[in-house]
Amino acid sequence: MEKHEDIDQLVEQYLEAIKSAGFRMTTQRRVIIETLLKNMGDHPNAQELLERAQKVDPSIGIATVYRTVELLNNMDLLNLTNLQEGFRRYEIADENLHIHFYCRCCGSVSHFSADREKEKTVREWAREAGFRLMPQVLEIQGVCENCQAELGDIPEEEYILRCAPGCGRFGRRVSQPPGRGRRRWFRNS
Amino acid sequence: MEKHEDIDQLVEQYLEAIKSAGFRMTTQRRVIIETLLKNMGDHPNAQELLERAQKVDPSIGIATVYRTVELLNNMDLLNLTNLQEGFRRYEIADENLHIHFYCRCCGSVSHFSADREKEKTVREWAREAGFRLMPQVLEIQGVCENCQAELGDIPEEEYILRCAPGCGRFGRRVSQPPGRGRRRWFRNS
DNA sequence: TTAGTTGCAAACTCTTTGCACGAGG
DNA sequence: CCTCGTGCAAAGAGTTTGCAACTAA
Repeated sequence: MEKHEDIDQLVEQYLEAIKSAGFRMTTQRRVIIETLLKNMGDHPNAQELLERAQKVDPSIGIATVYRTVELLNNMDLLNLTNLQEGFRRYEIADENLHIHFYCRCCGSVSHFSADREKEKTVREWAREAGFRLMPQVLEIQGVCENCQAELGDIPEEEYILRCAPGCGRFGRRVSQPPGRGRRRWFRNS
Repeated sequence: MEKHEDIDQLVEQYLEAIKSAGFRMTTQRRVIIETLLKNMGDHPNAQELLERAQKVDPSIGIATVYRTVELLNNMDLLNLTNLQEGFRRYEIADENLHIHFYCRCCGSVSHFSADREKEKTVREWAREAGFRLMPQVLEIQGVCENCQAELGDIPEEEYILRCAPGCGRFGRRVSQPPGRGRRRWFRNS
């Protein structure tokens, strides 16, 4: 989280970009951008963004959040994230490439900006395919250190793949693993 | 696309996995898995999966498609893809890591299985963060060769970022770029 | 026999949109 | 002023779920 003056200044920069693209600088856009900047790293979704923005300006509606988020995305000033939760998360795009590690067990997201080397590598892969990279977030899924420790020494072929609560809604409701005692999904060997 | 005998054999393997996990081998699951296997590379969504499966067994309902897809995902036999289209696409997981290149301009997806080297690289990144990778699809977004050619020589700072039709529904409906003649979004410099 | 599965339709959740009003330039 | 932008409420789209009937084991 940055200092307030810095954020205020950044907000104005984003608004300036919006203005110079021919759009209007409105109070709502200012508040939403400010909220986005103050919550970098939190990856809020539309609902959270709304609630936080409403603390500054209670009149803001959800439609405006979606419209602002879309505007920013169109101008490529925003990264969208999708963790298969059934909704999107948003983050101001401040660099060209982000890499997130998403734990399928506990749902935690550790994210750090891609260092030059990683970015270069991915760019090279893209080039091989004739692609030109756009600023974005790369989601890499796995099991985090904590969860690995908690799971203990399990053979690769039976590594636990079940999404535990916290991963979002997908993967937790249909068939439960059969049998009374079992509580986890295992990979077939 | 593989030969029929091979697919039939694969279907049985998947069903066997399901059975050995304690679930039942049903006609519907057989048909859906077969459809998934026959459409590898197409990344069908739930609706498309339903339509194609219904050609074999018209009684199949959309709920069963979703439930089967969730079962397979829970067993980590399926990769989910999210291209910000408003729905998910599915693909049988046959390898540990896939890398897709998604063109933000035309919406095309070129995907090739990660070769050993790429997989190793990503795994190393994960290891640095204490992560253990799970089978998955990595979506890398950019602009494909064709679209780049079409766009011509545009400076990096003004590179076109607008999602053209075909990218899905996000990013195409709210504010249009202002002014009568302009049809594209440009990045602020 | 019996617990897991299915199809249907209703319910849900997130996102988008039509419209009349309001506000930036 | 004249558009563009906003809030509201309704509409849409994809996904999930309750339930009675069905079926694999």
